[in-house]
Amino acid sequence: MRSADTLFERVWSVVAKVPRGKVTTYGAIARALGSPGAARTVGWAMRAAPARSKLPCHRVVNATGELSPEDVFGGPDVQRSLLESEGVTFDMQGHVDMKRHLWIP
DNA sequence: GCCGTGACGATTC
DNA sequence: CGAATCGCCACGG
Repeated sequence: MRSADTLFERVWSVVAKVPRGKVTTYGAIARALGSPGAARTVGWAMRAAPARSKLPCHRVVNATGELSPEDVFGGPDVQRSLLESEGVTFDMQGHVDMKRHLWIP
Protein backbone atom coordinates (compact mmCIF):
# COMPACT_ATOMS: atom_id res chain seq x y z
CA MET A 1 0.00 0.00 0.00
CA ARG A 2 1.07 3.56 0.24
CA SER A 3 3.33 2.78 3.14
CA ALA A 4 6.98 2.38 2.44
CA ASP A 5 8.41 -1.09 2.57
CA THR A 6 10.72 -0.30 5.42
CA LEU A 7 10.19 1.45 8.70
CA PHE A 8 13.01 3.75 7.75
CA GLU A 9 11.11 5.51 5.03
CA ARG A 10 8.05 5.72 7.19
CA VAL A 11 10.06 7.27 9.99
CA TRP A 12 11.58 9.83 7.66
CA SER A 13 8.12 10.62 6.40
CA VAL A 14 6.84 11.28 9.90
CA VAL A 15 9.85 13.28 10.98
CA ALA A 16 9.45 15.45 7.91
CA LYS A 17 5.99 16.32 9.15
CA VAL A 18 7.10 17.63 12.50
CA PRO A 19 5.98 21.27 12.75
CA ARG A 20 8.47 23.98 13.55
CA GLY A 21 8.82 24.72 17.23
CA LYS A 22 7.87 21.19 18.24
CA VAL A 23 9.71 17.99 18.97
CA THR A 24 8.87 14.32 18.98
CA THR A 25 10.38 11.22 20.52
CA TYR A 26 11.63 8.00 18.99
CA GLY A 27 9.15 6.01 21.00
CA ALA A 28 6.29 8.24 19.87
CA ILE A 29 7.21 7.72 16.24
CA ALA A 30 7.55 3.97 16.65
CA ARG A 31 4.20 3.95 18.41
CA ALA A 32 2.58 5.97 15.63
CA LEU A 33 3.90 3.50 13.11
CA GLY A 34 2.40 0.61 14.98
CA SER A 35 5.58 -0.66 16.58
CA PRO A 36 5.76 0.64 20.15
CA GLY A 37 8.87 -1.34 20.87
CA ALA A 38 10.77 -0.29 17.80
CA ALA A 39 12.08 2.92 19.30
CA ARG A 40 15.61 1.71 18.68
CA THR A 41 14.84 1.01 15.08
CA VAL A 42 13.56 4.57 14.73
CA GLY A 43 16.80 5.91 16.08
CA TRP A 44 18.61 3.68 13.69
CA ALA A 45 16.62 5.17 10.84
CA MET A 46 17.91 8.60 11.80
CA ARG A 47 21.41 7.25 11.89
CA ALA A 48 20.96 5.85 8.42
CA ALA A 49 18.99 8.85 7.20
CA PRO A 50 20.48 10.70 4.23
CA ALA A 51 22.00 13.91 5.57
CA ARG A 52 21.02 15.83 2.43
CA SER A 53 17.39 15.12 3.17
CA LYS A 54 15.19 17.81 4.69
CA LEU A 55 14.69 15.67 7.74
CA PRO A 56 14.52 17.96 10.77
CA CYS A 57 16.17 15.27 12.84
CA HIS A 58 17.08 17.94 15.35
CA ARG A 59 13.40 17.93 16.29
CA VAL A 60 13.63 14.32 17.34
CA VAL A 61 14.68 13.63 20.90
CA ASN A 62 14.42 10.70 23.24
CA ALA A 63 11.65 10.09 25.77
CA THR A 64 13.44 12.06 28.47
CA GLY A 65 13.69 15.09 26.21
CA GLU A 66 17.41 14.58 25.93
CA LEU A 67 19.23 15.63 22.77
CA SER A 68 21.34 13.45 20.52
CA PRO A 69 24.81 12.30 21.54
CA GLU A 70 27.85 14.30 20.53
CA ASP A 71 28.77 11.84 17.83
CA VAL A 72 25.91 13.16 15.79
CA PHE A 73 25.02 16.58 14.40
CA GLY A 74 28.38 17.84 15.48
CA GLY A 75 27.24 18.36 19.03
CA PRO A 76 24.04 18.70 21.07
CA ASP A 77 24.76 22.42 21.29
CA VAL A 78 23.91 22.73 17.63
CA GLN A 79 20.67 20.87 18.13
CA ARG A 80 19.80 22.99 21.14
CA SER A 81 20.43 26.17 19.21
CA LEU A 82 18.27 25.05 16.34
CA LEU A 83 15.39 24.16 18.60
CA GLU A 84 15.66 27.37 20.59
CA SER A 85 15.68 29.18 17.31
CA GLU A 86 12.33 27.63 16.51
CA GLY A 87 10.81 28.57 19.84
CA VAL A 88 11.47 25.40 21.80
CA THR A 89 12.23 25.84 25.48
CA PHE A 90 14.53 23.84 27.70
CA ASP A 91 14.69 23.05 31.38
CA MET A 92 17.61 23.50 33.71
CA GLN A 93 18.99 20.13 32.77
CA GLY A 94 19.19 21.05 29.13
CA HIS A 95 16.28 18.84 28.24
CA VAL A 96 13.38 19.86 26.03
CA ASP A 97 10.18 20.98 27.72
CA MET A 98 8.14 18.00 26.59
CA LYS A 99 4.96 19.27 28.23
CA ARG A 100 5.02 22.18 25.84
CA HIS A 101 6.60 20.94 22.63
CA LEU A 102 5.98 17.23 22.46
CA TRP A 103 4.29 16.53 19.15
CA ILE A 104 2.82 13.22 18.03
CA PRO A 105 1.72 12.35 14.49
C1' DG B 1 16.93 -18.32 9.18
C1' DC B 2 20.64 -16.98 12.59
C1' DC B 3 23.91 -13.15 14.24
C1' DG B 4 25.32 -8.62 15.17
C1' DT B 5 24.07 -3.97 15.78
C1' DG B 6 21.83 0.36 17.52
C1' DA B 7 20.40 8.79 17.40
C1' DC B 8 15.76 3.91 22.63
C1' DG B 9 12.78 2.92 27.01
C1' DA B 10 12.08 1.76 31.47
C1' DT B 11 13.75 0.10 35.83
C1' DT B 12 17.01 -0.29 39.53
C1' DC B 13 20.84 0.90 42.72
C1' DC C 1 21.20 12.75 38.93
C1' DG C 2 24.62 9.15 37.16
C1' DA C 3 25.60 4.58 35.80
C1' DA C 4 24.32 -0.04 34.75
C1' DT C 5 21.11 -3.73 33.03
C1' DC C 6 17.45 -5.99 30.36
C1' DG C 7 14.14 -5.94 26.76
C1' DC C 8 12.34 -4.55 22.52
C1' DC C 9 12.25 -4.48 17.29
C1' DA C 10 13.92 -4.03 12.51
C1' DC C 11 17.76 -4.12 8.92
C1' DG C 12 22.02 -6.00 6.72
C1' DG C 13 25.13 -9.73 5.90
